[in-house]
Amino acid sequence: MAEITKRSEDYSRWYLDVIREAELADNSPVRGCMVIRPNGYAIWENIQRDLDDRFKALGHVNAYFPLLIPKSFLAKEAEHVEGFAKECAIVTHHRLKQVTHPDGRVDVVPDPESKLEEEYVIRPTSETVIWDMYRKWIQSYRDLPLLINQWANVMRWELRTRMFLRTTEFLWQEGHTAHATAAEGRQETLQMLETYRRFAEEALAMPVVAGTKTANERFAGAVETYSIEAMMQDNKALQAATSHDLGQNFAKAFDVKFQSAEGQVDHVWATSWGMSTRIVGALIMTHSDDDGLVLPPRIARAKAVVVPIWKNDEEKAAVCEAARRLAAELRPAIGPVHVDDRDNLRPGWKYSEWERKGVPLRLEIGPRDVAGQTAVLKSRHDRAKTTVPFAGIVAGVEAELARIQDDLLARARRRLVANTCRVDTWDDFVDLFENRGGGFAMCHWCGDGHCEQMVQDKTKVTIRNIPFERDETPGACVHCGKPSRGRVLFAQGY
RNA sequence: CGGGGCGUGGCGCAGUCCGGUAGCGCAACGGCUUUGGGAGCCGUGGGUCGCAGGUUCAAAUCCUGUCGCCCCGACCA
Repeated sequence: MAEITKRSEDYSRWYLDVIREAELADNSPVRGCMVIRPNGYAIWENIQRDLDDRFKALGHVNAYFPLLIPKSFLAKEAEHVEGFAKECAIVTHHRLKQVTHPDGRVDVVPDPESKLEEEYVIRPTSETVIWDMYRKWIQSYRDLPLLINQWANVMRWELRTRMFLRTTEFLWQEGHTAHATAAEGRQETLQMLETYRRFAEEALAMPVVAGTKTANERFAGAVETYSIEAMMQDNKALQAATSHDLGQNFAKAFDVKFQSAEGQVDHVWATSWGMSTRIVGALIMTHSDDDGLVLPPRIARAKAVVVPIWKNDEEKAAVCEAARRLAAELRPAIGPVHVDDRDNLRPGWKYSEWERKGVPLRLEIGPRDVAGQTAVLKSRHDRAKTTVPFAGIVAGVEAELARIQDDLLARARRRLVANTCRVDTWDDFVDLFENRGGGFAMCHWCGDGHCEQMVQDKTKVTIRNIPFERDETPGACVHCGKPSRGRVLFAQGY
């Protein structure tokens, strides 16, 4: 089997090695697309389940809108079309025709006679179809708020792709809500960002910085965009989720009006918010190490793996029996537990395999353990090894999984804090990103988009967001020196 | 679109400069011994060398063309 490149050698290769070795995904025959393998999809399923519960608890319901969007819809909101036009896939025909080349080769081509009257765009996002439907569904304030989410695939024809982080097709959830007032819309936008923030910390053990995007980085068609930004192990920032206050832009573009209790007619107020399979990439880069994938127990498919150890058939029967009984006892309390009783592999091989694949906890049971009624516990993330008696093992394993979950968050948070600093001069700023490995730089900024763009052109560093919790002591812009009302988060981004 | 790299059994690669019987490791299969941190030995099966032309007695190797993939840039909700 191929080795995993060390993070210190080549971070980007390490990332791809981990994905390959943990069997999370594979390249597809279609350039830019990826196949999500069972191990990778299991992570996404756990993310879906957890997030979906949170959405439902807040009153949202799921629906499904079509993949194909009439081309004309995209044009209805001016900024929106500008943002997405460059990366849309277009469906132009509805039939193939078999042709035989002169050399006898059989091929299929689009049948010219099946050319569509109106071409369709494969959704890069669903605002337009959804708002076209909302026009029909919303009449009065009694229809509001309308709180719909959908789990779907979308397609954006990116030039340069990377597994999970940026693929031509990806999976996500997109929430689309309609409200009677601007304040309600804004409240919803912030509530969903907070939902993402808590999910990231509680389930993914991923600390994030929540804040407002600058005008340059705003979603096409939004009044305000918010994001949570996580720090990867190479000190780059990754936008883990966004939520958008769309104001009345889409309601106006699609003519969605409602009658208030007082009888007035007004356009509704909209929001949208999303988290995508990109988060799986963030998860990999937050916790994993040179030996492979590391996953927080909350999101791992198998919470633990039991490896029985034996020398002969007699011992094999005894340890496998004990292993299965143990797994059966654990499952109701902690969820999926895998028993690896393959007889063609030695224990050492199994250990390294499950370590590569990121199973949080390993239990070893050998003849000595059976004799002493104990099991050896080994945690993936810090290699901590303990011996626990069978009696009370459920509580012991539960406690260890809780410790792992907490430890991963604490570890990631220490890294975030350690690599976040204040930078007040341009020389320092350049030095930080060119010579000292970068990080999150909290700097003063004048608020001018041109100034922001110049920083990006010079250094590839962007303003990730304007943190909600920020130092608002006035100062001077780190780039141009003009007055600033507070610090913003600068970093290199994914 | 620019720069770099790569297409050779299932996977990873050598062989290409300098043309001459397609090899190695892992995996697979069979057998025996093994099993508390990546097992050992013996045996077996499996490859139109990305594709198309050309040069040659002879092409994985040289020439021309072409397709594809990966990485780095440019671009980017």
